[in-house]
Amino acid sequence: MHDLAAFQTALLSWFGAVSAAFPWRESPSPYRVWLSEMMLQQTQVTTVIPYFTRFLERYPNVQALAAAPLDEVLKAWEGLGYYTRARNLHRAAQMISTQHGGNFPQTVEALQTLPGVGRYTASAVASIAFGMRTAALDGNVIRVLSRLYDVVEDVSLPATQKRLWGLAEGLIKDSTRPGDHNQAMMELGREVCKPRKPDCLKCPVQSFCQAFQQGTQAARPVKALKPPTPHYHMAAGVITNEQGQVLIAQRPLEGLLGGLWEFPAGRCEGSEPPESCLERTFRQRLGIRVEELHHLLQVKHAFTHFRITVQVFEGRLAGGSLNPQDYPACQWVSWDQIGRFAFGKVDRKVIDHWQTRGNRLW
DNA sequence: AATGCGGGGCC
DNA sequence: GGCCCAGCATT
Repeated sequence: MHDLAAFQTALLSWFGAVSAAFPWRESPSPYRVWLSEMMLQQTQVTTVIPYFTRFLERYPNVQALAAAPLDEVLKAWEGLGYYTRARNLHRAAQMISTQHGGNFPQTVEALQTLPGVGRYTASAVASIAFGMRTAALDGNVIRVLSRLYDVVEDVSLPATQKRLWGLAEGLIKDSTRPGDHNQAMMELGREVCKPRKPDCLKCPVQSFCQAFQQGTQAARPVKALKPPTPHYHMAAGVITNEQGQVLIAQRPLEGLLGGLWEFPAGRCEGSEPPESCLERTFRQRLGIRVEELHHLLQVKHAFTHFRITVQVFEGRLAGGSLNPQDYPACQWVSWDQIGRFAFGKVDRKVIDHWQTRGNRLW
């Protein structure tokens, strides 16, 4: 950077003019900044805002969050995705309450000892809440830097990441407003230096941008191609017992949708028909037989690494004794109690469909 | 160094 | 349908 002070001035004056009023920017206490940063990991601002507001009403401080049952925190997180974040959030709140006397760790290194807090989140909290001069490198900033310095290397490579962290630290050097600097860099990436069709003509730091000078901005950042995502077929069952209760099961605490509840489901093997898949799933994983299966609806859903089409059936308990194998827990619940459990997107669609349509069985 | 982990918005 | 997103933890 040939004139660092001029770059910082241009960036901050632009930020001062356009910065939006996000809820976490009002009285940025460590708790509020940390909570917002945890939610904002891999998640867009507009998605986070309603969750952040609700969370803050329910858990106004770190002690309130630490004292809450995990199931309740997961329910508040329902729909936000990457549910390990919610578990880490809860664990970190308990660590802060019991081990740190209710105060947040005060350095980047100490912040990183909290579960779910890596280098980015630690630096964001330290700079925004504590005014410390430390760079925050996220997906937006990576894109901005890859254009500012016309980085030709694949930005997903560890060596390139290391270089990008160094470039980010270089830009924040001697800054008097590091929190605003980091937020300005991210906002620039979100609003101007966008993934597709960057608005270089309204960019406050256009004159500093090597990619703009070379005309290569559309080709930055350079990323490796991802392998195609597989498509799986599944079957899920809404099974009712004699009391009109429905069977739900809790997914393993580790892994995909960890700790969330679902209508028991299994993957169809080969060209296995969904009804057979469902009978097999309930027999093998829950120890029960099901009967009178009727197709209810089809749900499609895309995860990061694969996509699924789920055939959802309703049916009745026919016999056997409930004995969950892969599921840590399962339970018969009445429909008016089902809202207390946290589900993933697919099962929320099933519940919505069932409740709009009405229950045919009774 | 590579992989797994959600869901929404955009094109 | 693919890409992207205020990344982190695990192996």
